[in-house]
This record gives sequence, C-alpha cells and structure tokens, in this order.
Amino acid sequence: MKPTIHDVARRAGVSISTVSRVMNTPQMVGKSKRLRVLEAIEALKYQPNAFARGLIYKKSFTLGLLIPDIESMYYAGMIRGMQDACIKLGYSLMICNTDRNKERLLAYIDNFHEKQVDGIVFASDAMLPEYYRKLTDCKIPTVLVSTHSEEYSLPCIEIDDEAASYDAVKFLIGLGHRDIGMIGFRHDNSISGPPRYAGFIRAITEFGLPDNTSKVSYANYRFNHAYAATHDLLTSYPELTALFCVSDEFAMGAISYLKDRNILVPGQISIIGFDNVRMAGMFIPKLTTVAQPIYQLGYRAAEKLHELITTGRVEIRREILEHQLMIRESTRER
Amino acid sequence: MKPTIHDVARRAGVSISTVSRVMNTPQMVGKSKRLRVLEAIEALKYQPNAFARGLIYKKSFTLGLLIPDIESMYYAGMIRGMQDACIKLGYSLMICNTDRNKERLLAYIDNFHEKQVDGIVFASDAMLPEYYRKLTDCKIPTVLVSTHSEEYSLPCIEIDDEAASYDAVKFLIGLGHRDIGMIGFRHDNSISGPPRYAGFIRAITEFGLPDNTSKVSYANYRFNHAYAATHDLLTSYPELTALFCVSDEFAMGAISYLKDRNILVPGQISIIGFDNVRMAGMFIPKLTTVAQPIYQLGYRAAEKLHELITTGRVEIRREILEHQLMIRESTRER
DNA sequence: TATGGAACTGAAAAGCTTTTCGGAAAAGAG
DNA sequence: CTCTTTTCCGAAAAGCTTTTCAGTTCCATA
Repeated sequence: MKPTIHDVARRAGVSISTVSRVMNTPQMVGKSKRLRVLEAIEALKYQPNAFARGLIYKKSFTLGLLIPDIESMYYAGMIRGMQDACIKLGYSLMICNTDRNKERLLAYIDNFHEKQVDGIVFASDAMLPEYYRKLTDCKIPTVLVSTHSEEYSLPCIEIDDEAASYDAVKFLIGLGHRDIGMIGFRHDNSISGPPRYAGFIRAITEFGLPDNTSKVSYANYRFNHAYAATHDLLTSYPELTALFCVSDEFAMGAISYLKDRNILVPGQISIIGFDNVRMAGMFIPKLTTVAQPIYQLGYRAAEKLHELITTGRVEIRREILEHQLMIRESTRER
Repeated sequence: MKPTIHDVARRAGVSISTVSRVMNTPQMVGKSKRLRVLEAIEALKYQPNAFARGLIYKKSFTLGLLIPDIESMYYAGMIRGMQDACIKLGYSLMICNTDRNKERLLAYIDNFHEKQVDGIVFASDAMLPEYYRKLTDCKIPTVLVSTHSEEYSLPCIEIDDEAASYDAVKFLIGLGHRDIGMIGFRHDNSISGPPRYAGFIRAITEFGLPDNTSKVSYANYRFNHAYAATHDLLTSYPELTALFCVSDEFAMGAISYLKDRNILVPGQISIIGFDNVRMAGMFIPKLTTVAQPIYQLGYRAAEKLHELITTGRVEIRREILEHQLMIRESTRER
C-alpha cells in the first residue's frame, strides 16, 4: 500500500499538518521536526497523493493535447516543443491522437473533462461547432495551434499560411518557372487549405501567370494521396516544370511518383514543400521547403495556454510566428 | 464552477447516493427517479470528478508511457497501437518523451507516481538499476516494449533481434553479396545493439564469409550519425557491396551519404534497413527492410500491462512477435 | 518575574465520490 | 388483512491532503 501522510506523521512523531507544511512551506516548521519528517519521507518514499491534492486545488497540473495524427512528422515535432514547455511550467501532458475521427475527438474531450485537465491544446485542424460546444460546456480553457477559428475567437498560434505560400511560389517564379502546379489540401476538411491556395493564386497573378490558376490538385493529408494527385495533375498538365506542395509529405509523395515515372527532380521538375519536418533534410533529394517553426509553435502553445489558465485571458489572441524559406536540393533554375 | 453530484441530486430531488447509483448501477434505481436524475445530469453536463473517484478506487485509469524520442518514426507507430489498446481497455495514456535523458526519465517516474498512473510502459531502451529501483520503490507495474532486461525479469514484448538480423544478412548473402558491412547501434547504450550484431555475425560465419566480421561501424540513433558512420565504413572498406543497417533511419542516412558520393543504391551498393517505419515505403529508393510489427508491439504492450495490473501477474513473461522481410527497392542481386 | 509577542504545532473541516448499512415502502404470500 | 420478503433509497463513513483556526511553547522585554 502506498504510504500516506499519516504514515509519515506517525513515523516522525508529528501531526499530519506538520508533514504537509514540510512539503509545502518548510520554513514554517522547526528544524528538528523538519529533519525528522524529511527522514521519514525519504525512508517511506512518500509522495503526496495527486487525487487528494486535486480535490483541494481543483487543478490537475495536466494539459491535454489533441492531435490528428501522431504518425505525422509535423505533429511529432510540435509535441517536443510542448513537452519542454510543460516541464518548465510544471505541467504534465496528456496526448491524444484523434486519427481525424470526430467521435474519438469528442470522447477525448469528455475524458479530459473527467480527468480535470487544466486546459487543452487543440491541434486538430478545424474547430467544429460540436467541439466548441463541448469545450464551452466543460469550461476548459483551450488554445489552437497551427489552426484558427474566426467564429469562436479562441486564442491561437500559427504562421501566416497565405504569405508562406506566396513566398514559396514567388521563389519558384524567381527561379524562372512559368508553369507551376500545386498539390493542396482539400478545402472542405482543412483549415490551411484555402489560405495556402490563396497565396498560390496571389503569386501567380501578381507575376502575370494566370494560366496556372487551375493547375491544382487536392490530396488528403497523406503520402499516397499526394502520389495519386500528382499523377492526375501531370496527366492534365504535362507542361509543368515546378510543383508547390502544401506539406513535405505531399512533396515526398510527388517526388516518389515522379521517380517512378523517371522524371528527374529537380532536373525536369522542381518541387517545393511546406513545414520543414525533420525528414525534409533527410529525403533524396533534400527538400526545398518553407519552414514552420514547429518546435516553437508547440512551445508557445503551451505557454499561451498556461497564460490563459492562470490569468483567464491572453495578451495577443492570434499570434503569428515567422516562416522561412529553406532552399535545398529539390528546386532548380529553369 | 463544475457541477458536483450534490447539484445533480438537488436538481433531481434525490440523494447523492441515488445519483451515484444511476451512474454506476442504474438497475438498482427506480425508473422515475432514474429518469429525473438522467435529465439533471444531462442538463448540468455533470461529469464525475476523477479526483474523488481516484481517491476511492485508488486507480487513475491512466497508463504512463516512457519513450526515448517522440520524433522517431518507430515510436510514433508504437504509440498509435498503444492508444488504440488503451481506448479498448478504458485507459488514458500519458506519454512522456525522455529525450534519452536520465534525469528527465527519473523525474517522469516521480511524476507518474504522484499522478498515480496504474502502470508504465517502458520503451526507453536500457532498464538501468536506478530506474528499476525507483519503479520498485513506487511499486508501479511496468512492462518493457522492444527491449528486455535479464536481471530484473520484467515482463516484456519484443521481436527476436538476433534472428531478424540473421534473416536480413542471410537475404543479402542470398542475393550474391560477399562483402557486407553493418551500421549498428553502439553496444554500450542500446539493448538491441548486441543481438543484432550477433545475428550479423552468425549469418556471415554460417555462410563462410568471416572476412566481414570487422566491417562494422556504429552510430548513435540518428540519421546524421549513420551518415558519418557510413563514411567511416566505406573509407575503410571500399569493397563493400551491401550494407545491413539496424534501423530504417540508419539506412536512410547511409543512402543519403552514398547519394552524395554518387554511389548508386541499389546499383552499386544494396542497403537493407530494419523496423519498417512508415517512411520506409516512401523513401527513394523504397527501403528493403526487416519489418517489426510496430503497431502490434504497442497494442500488445498495453494489453500486457493491463493484464499485469488487473491480475498481478502475466501469462508469458517474455513475448516475442514475428518479424518479416519486406523486399523493396534498395537491394539487388550482385 | 510577569507579560507580550513570535514561532511553531495540532485538531478539524473541506473537497467529491462510492459504498455499506439500516430503514422504509411496496409487493407478495398466507 | 397481516406478515414476510424484496426493492429502493438516504445517511454516513472512508479515502488523503491542504489550510484555517486556535492554541502552546519559548524568548525577550519591562
């Protein structure tokens, strides 16, 4: 049986109040008793019971994290940042992988509610009304990361997707490419889909290449969808010399398809990705990509949530972090 | 303020005992009261307080997971399996990323202890004496996954590393290769390092190729170390035509190095990896590798831990799952 | 040597739920 | 219609900690 504060008190020959004080405000306790208590704690390996404390503090010192896909390299990087922030702030992190499943996500919120997490970082793309309702019903502080929500005005932290896309496409154009395609996220089930498309459109129109407007194919998060989308796009538009992919995984899928067709990257077609996941620098060819500050996104999200929990509000509701072009080997001058 | 059982009771005009019964043993409650209580629960969005329950049950219905590297694709796959099992078994999962840092791991165990996790899945490679002592001091049921420990006889679940390596190297030999090198885990800070080396040795000696015994270079978990190790190995042994890498990430690092030196894979050198992470099929060339049942490893680990928690013991202490050769494009006949 | 204050300590309540135990009401039997 | 047996329900205790409140002890000062 786990030792309780009573066991420690008995062994040290003091009251439980004293033991509690030794743990929380040691300076209030006389030296001799304090030493005896410390000895007893050590001997018994006493660790206060988090349930009892939670009952009093009404806090669990635990944060919940909702991510759509644990196997995505993007979220893995974010988790690291978040955990480091949690350590700094004295929280534990409970990570739940929704697999983009609505029921599962809802069930996780219930679970978080029951477990009394102090707040939730929501990284699961679109904040649907059902999610929001449940979150407000439960009154759980929530921040969004790498997504946002106009209608519910939740605190969020992300990059400027439109500008980042624009920069990527502009870079391609600067390289001399005139026939540029895009592999995008579908607009109906993603948040970053539309702004990234908008950035693409802005760049091509601004530089007088409106022919490319329709040279877009959509894929569904994963490698093989991007592979198929690339096939579709290239059969319709074989003239393409450059491809803007809205994620590194998409870029890898596209390159993989091209490789299977013996089309050289960047020899014949240049590819630019998005995210700069760890794998981007390991792939062959190394991916040129627009880098998100993935680790910082996670780190700041946890900090922001902490701010929301402790102060009840947040300095800046919508926080934008800088993106950055990483030029590597998958792009080349035309 | 979160509604309590008292609020529900008041609203439904019954005692708290009745509310509790409605939640736990509904058939013990008369229909009319039950309905009233249900209505009140719904209206108030009542959710029992996990702290109070934990105090009574002495269970948190939470499992702790210790992993060395959340950014490794290997562990990401395992987490998915574990989470699915946890959902089935009614547990939550608390994932902690140790970053292979001893102090951090120890701190996480303390944290698990305080949070009263019901058990721990330990995937952090070597079970050091300090870890084991703390675990036993805290009396937390623990199972090991994709690692083991002779001295402490903890339940574990893994593959047969020696046999898997043997199969990989045998496959290379079957392809006609006679000059085979290996990029291995260092023996001093890994558990699977020695058995995988042993499998390599057994294969080459069994097939009469003892010259290869020393053609081994060691790397430290990550891509760039494998990149460097490949450089070392090939400058010492330029005659190599095949390379056995003890992880897919190592294989990618090796291929990346080879690519930078304009050495063709599999044209000039065949590469076989280990693990079959999700990325293995996406890399260029697609990796031939010996597949671990990563998802099942995670799933079974959670089930096994559940078994240990509920029954106090475990049917089979050391459980071996089957590996399987995945022949793709990074290997070729000599 | 008394007295005021500081320093320290213990008893008890609160926080929320489950469960045991005893009692009341309803249903069935004679 | 009375007595027994179920069925159902409420009061209270237990589980562990923190914190408030009310002392007690001890030292310094008058």
